[in-house]
Amino acid sequence: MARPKSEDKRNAIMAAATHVIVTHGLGAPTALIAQEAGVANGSLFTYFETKTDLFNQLFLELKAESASAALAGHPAGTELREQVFHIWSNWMAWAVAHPEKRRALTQLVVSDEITPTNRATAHKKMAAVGELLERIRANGPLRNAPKAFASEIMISLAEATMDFMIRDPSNAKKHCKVGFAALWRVVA
Amino acid sequence: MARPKSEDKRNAIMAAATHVIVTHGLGAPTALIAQEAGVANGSLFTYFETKTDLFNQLFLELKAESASAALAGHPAGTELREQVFHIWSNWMAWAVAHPEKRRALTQLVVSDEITPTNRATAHKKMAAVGELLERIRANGPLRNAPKAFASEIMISLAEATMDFMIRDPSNAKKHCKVGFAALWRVVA
Amino acid sequence: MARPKSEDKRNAIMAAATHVIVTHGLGAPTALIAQEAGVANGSLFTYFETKTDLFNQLFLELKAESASAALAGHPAGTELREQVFHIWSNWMAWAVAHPEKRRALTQLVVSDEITPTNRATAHKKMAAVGELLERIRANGPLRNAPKAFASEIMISLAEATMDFMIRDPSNAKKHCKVGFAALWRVVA
Amino acid sequence: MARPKSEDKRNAIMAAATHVIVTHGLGAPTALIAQEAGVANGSLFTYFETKTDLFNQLFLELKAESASAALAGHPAGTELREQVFHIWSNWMAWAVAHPEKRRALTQLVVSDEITPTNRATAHKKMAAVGELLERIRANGPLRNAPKAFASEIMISLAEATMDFMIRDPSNAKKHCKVGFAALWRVVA
DNA sequence: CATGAATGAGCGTTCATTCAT
DNA sequence: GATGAATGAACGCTCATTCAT
Repeated sequence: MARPKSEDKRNAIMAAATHVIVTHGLGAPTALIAQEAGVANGSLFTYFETKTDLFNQLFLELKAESASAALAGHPAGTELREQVFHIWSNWMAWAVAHPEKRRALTQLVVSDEITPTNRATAHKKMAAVGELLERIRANGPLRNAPKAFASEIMISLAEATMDFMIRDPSNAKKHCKVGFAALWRVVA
Repeated sequence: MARPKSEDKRNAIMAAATHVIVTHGLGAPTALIAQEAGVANGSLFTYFETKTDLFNQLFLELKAESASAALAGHPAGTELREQVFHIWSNWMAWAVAHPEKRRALTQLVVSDEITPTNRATAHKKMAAVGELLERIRANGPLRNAPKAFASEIMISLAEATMDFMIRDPSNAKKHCKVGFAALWRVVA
Repeated sequence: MARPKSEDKRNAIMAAATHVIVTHGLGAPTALIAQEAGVANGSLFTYFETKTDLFNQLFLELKAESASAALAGHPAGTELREQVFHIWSNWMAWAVAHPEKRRALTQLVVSDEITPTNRATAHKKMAAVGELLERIRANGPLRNAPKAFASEIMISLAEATMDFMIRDPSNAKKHCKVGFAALWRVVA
Repeated sequence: MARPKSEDKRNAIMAAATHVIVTHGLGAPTALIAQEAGVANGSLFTYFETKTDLFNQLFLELKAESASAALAGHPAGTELREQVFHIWSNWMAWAVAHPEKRRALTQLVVSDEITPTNRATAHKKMAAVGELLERIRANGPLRNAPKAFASEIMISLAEATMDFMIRDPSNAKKHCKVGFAALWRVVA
């Protein structure tokens, strides 16, 4: 069970869960997820111990995916502002390219089924961003605010920006820049 | 009219729902809400046609309450920045004073049971704030951004600020100011 | 309680019950019956102890009414065949004139809520018919059949005849005669 | 196909429903039917989508069974009267042998849960009898009556006869003959 | 391991009846 | 007596999870 036969099937379930969460909410029956994944009802439970477990793993995976997308091709060593903008752009691009994943993630984040441990784990994937941001915060107008403030604000602004990019894709690039400028004004 | 529907009882159910949503999520049994409200199982349904109806009314009521708290004692005619800060402070104060209401509201906002109509109705309660903010946005760095951007950002920043105020109440006032300053840097 | 204030109200409930049984079946809520009768929910229970009681009384009343209609203007002393035909015609006329009452009665008859005692009581209202029929049976082809056979058959044929009269009212009179002729062939 | 749906279980539920309908009426809880069938509460719904569905299928099955019993060993080609008597006897025999099925059927027939489509389907199973009877009616005293009259009367008389046969089994054969003679007098 | 039937606790809602007004 | 809110047992049905095949 540590290594179930088919990684494909696991992925299919994850993908189906993503879609079903978006279309039916977190209360959707596991049977529907299984169906959408093309596996039997009970098979879902050979890959995930419980529904909660599935949701937690999905949460982790989506968080990891978005983090890795955000950090891809990171131009270490360049100016801070450029580094952060690079991350920001990547992140926005991922959200626009995978709107379902983003929406599922939004639901999962507010769910009370996701364990604190997993929230923390997910948080760590973004550690690099956090450190970067922290260096900026410490020298900017938020220097007296709590450490986590800057990153929480970044997430908030990012969510708002994503919404507008997805809602109005033809101006996505523009919104992306405007959002980033706003962020920079807040933290730097 | 024998034994009129009791406003008290309705309020008790609303309050119980608020608390139960926070402790058990939106999936909590109506029976639990009724119990917590001190009424019989079935009585809940003399006050609210369905569970969804209860949630929609609660959403509306909490939104209205928070809006009215935010707008209380509004210093019309003073400088814009002061006006907005007044609202911001009121809003933060309400959130800190009623953390359960705020958390329930957070859950309700993301629920797919709240009708678009009710979302719109709730939105209108905040119209005054929206107009104020719009006047600021139109002359600030977001002047080319979509109209709704400023208010969405305000909400995001507010949520982040509230979190920190509730988490660290002894510095609540400071966080409130820092959050507002951040907002002002973004929009003005 | 032996003599409730308003005979009118009692009648209204009876009438409403008749209508509601036809439109919603025996499972219809008492609240609906009360509403249709223009009385309050709980008032129904000052006139009838229970729903079952209401149904039993309605059963009795409808049976009595149909019996009294059937026996109205009975030409005692005339030829047997004429006497029976008179009853038969009256009965058919009542059914055609009060299709709702008849349909409600049909439902009540098969209900397991009607007590055997009340069934017997209702039966007695038709005693005169029974005796008449018995005199005919004893001398006809059913002379060796059980006593109740003739009357049960009469009821069966009557039901079938009524159906056709109501379904095809323009030929009601014809069907009435055909049905009676059939009855006469069976028993006499 | 792991553990295929068991025909046995389906039959057990059908049989239990038959029994429970007789003892508790159509309003009987599905839980009771399941219990009596020796299956879990929820299993009933893997075999039948809804309670109404169960009742419709039971109706169809009982009708089919009684029709097939009535038509078994049909002596086609012999005299009409003999053919009809054969059917009549078979039908009575089935009713006497399966009194519960017959009583359940009586309840189902009057239920407003049985769909018109299913009523029609059931009707077709008896089509052969209908045609036979029609040939008789067209040349007998009912020749001017509506087509359906003869079969409706046959059903009525059959019901009455069955009642007497079941109530007084020692004379069942005699009652059967008397009933048939009555039918024949009516239609032929 | 895959399958899907089996399980039964649990849920939202209804409704006959009671009772405060 | 009339009213209609209050009550809570009951019901049909769902669904996460288990387990026979």
